[in-house]
Amino acid sequence: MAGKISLAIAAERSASLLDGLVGYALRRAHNRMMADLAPTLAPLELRPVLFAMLAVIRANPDIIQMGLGTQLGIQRANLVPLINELTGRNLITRRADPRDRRALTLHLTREGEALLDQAATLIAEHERRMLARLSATERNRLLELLEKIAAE
Amino acid sequence: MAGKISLAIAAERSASLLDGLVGYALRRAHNRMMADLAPTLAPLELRPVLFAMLAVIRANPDIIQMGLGTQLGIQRANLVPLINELTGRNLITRRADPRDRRALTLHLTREGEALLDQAATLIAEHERRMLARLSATERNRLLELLEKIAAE
DNA sequence: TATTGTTATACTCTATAACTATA
DNA sequence: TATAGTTATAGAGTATAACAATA
Repeated sequence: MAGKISLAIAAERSASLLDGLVGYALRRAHNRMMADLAPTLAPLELRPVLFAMLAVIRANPDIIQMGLGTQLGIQRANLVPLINELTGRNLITRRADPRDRRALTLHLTREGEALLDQAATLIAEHERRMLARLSATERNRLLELLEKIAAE
Repeated sequence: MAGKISLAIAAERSASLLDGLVGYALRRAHNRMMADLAPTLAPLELRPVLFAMLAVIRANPDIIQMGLGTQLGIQRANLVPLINELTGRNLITRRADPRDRRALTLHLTREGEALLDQAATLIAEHERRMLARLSATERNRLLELLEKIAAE
């Protein structure tokens, strides 16, 4: 039997304490998605975090840096070089907030809009690839279950 | 209505391109689990990766470093200091592999066994906490769906 | 007093290249 | 030639503290 032969040849992997853990399954699924996402966005010279920033900025006109950081779980100190990267590439602009002179509002440029649209297309294909084994129903079910975990 | 008031007060968060993405939901769920896992293991002075290593070593007697690295997705170069950490704390031992003198087999010490058992108890509680919103059926369903993504 | 953006800094994780000893 | 373990090193990502300007 082929099964027996490959079992003997393959590095045997016994069940461990990790096998029943949702946290471990989550880590492996997340790793596999991320391993495909980075190369997916590479042609646009975008990293996943930059895509996420562009998506949130477009969806939230006049959002300030603190708000962006809060939504994405990025601390304001770590956000600064990322914002600089996007402004340096003319993908977003910063404007003084007229109602709070400490704050800067963020906006996509036309180039930012165009790049985000391209990225969205690539990511849609990426999700189709990675979730090919799941039906549309399973995909929605998975989203619901993950939201239950992620919810505060 | 309370809903309307809190909607006005809360930082408004509009739906973005991220909202329908399984990859993004995966990231948030993973982050939330990890944020709880590290403090869970801290009393034992164990990080998640060290727990995973102990679990795999116990489940796979005579496993060598390369095999451990492959199973956990850790490159052999990065595994070295982790192995040193566990041996330095007398949680595992290294033995020359009689069939391949390049390789070192890994084994739990009694202290390693005992610590792994304690960690397993803490992690079981951690999973119960984080998955409180899910029924047993949902939890199993989630595991299945995640495996479909993580599978090669 | 508290908050926004900023700088500096440190620590963890991860990735690559090169070495040694064995196979 | 290829592989197991090791060393050195560089790049991300993430965390904290402190400062100036403003609230």
